[in-house]
Amino acid sequence: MQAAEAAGMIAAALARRNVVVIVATCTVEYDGRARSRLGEGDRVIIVKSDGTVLVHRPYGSLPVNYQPEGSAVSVRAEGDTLVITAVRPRPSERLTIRVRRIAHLVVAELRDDAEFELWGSEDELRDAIARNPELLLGERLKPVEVEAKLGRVGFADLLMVDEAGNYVVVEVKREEAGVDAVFQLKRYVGYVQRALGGRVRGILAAPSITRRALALLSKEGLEFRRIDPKAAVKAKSGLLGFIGGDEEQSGA
Amino acid sequence: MQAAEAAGMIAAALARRNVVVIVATCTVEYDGRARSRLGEGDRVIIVKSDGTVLVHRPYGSLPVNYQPEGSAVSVRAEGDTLVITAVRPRPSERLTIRVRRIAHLVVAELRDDAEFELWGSEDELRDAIARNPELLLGERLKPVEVEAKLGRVGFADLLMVDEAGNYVVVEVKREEAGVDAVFQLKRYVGYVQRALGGRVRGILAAPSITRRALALLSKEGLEFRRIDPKAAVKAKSGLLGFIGGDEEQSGA
DNA sequence: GCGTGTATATCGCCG
DNA sequence: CGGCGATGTACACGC
Repeated sequence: MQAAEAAGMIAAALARRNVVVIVATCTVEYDGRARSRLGEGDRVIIVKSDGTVLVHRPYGSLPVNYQPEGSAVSVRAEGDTLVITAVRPRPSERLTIRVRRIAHLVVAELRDDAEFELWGSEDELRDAIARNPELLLGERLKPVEVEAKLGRVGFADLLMVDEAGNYVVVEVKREEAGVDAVFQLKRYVGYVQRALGGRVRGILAAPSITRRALALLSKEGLEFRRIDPKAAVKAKSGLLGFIGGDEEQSGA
Repeated sequence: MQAAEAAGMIAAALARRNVVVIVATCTVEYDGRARSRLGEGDRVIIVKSDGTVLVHRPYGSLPVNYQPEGSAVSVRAEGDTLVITAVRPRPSERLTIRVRRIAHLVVAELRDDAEFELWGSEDELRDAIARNPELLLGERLKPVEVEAKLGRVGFADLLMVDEAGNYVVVEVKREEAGVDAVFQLKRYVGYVQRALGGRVRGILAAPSITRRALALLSKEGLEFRRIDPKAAVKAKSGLLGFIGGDEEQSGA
């Protein structure tokens, strides 16, 4: 296929808000936040009508080069070469794809209004703990605030009060907690101590914790509570079940 | 196209280590670290021979669902439906794509041995500073260690010694530094002070710094040095130029 | 494989 | 739009 003809097809497709998929031999250059150059090779190129451009090599899950949503995409022929450029102003960056040979050119109008549902995020885990601290933390705690702003230090996932009346800062991690999570919790506990006074406890709630993080946690007088994310989701489903939440299949 | 026929083509293509691109109406389910469900809609599906699977909606730069390199991909027909599953053991997770209608099916053998070159990463910036601290930090510093392991606290980008003989911890950010970078630097300086004693300085080297981070930095007695990433890259090119580095075009 | 940190991270939320 | 934290983050490197 002639480069000029391809350029016309692609421009028209994008104008109709269609998606373009190209399998082609190309080179790629990027200049912006950093700078990169990729020599000639065969790749899959996706251009979406929202300005997203992706260049995929035959291996790896991440695109080797890309330009996110909102880029201005233009297509032109330079002799036998098809040149696709995607530019965005802030941050100022430019992606240039030079296509020598097109193996496949697919234009498609995609209709996709389906909702994407995700369970098991950190937000869900946090809310589940707030609703049922006894089940998930093994202790009767009274929620004071979710995403409590702690001055310039940051946000505590949960601020609660224990049965003795002490403030308890809870830092939730959806996956294994590392040293960073401990430092984060330490900062928050320190802030609450200075701001509200009295004894302040810190709980790190996560499915697991690295050895180093646990050692550091103990040294700092902070506590770890093992959380099962599945249990948390179930706890939520259980609650919602009574007020009309969707029934979840519990299959293996 | 019949689902069974498509399944055969795809399986054969993957066996030949080809890449498969499908534009299709499908539903997607994921179960693993979290759990997700995506109703019926039109998407672009990429299956690479290394086990990478990507599902792209018509908008957005990230795949709505995916499975990274190393997944076991299997394809089968269930009546009129083509079912693609990608499973990996650790972490245990499974992606299931159910294809109702195939608009395009592309199989391609991609040859791509080109090198990907990237300039302006944080590693490059760090090494450039280590090689030329006077030019980039405006001060005569002697490098002691790159990526210096600081016990359980983490790694300092650079550990150096100033002309007065004080240790200097340098934290490098290739973009604007936020409060987190300051806390990180504070931790490192504290550790070096305890471990090696004496006065220990901390320098945050970045193109810019947020207002909050600067306030915190000053309060902690730490220092900020503005770094121009382009200058750092140039410093490197300059050095390499003499020993045979590639000539870079300086076009606008 | 675990632990740690970067990324042209991207994305969403909130002031 | 800046600032900040989460992500099914993925990925590379060191131990």
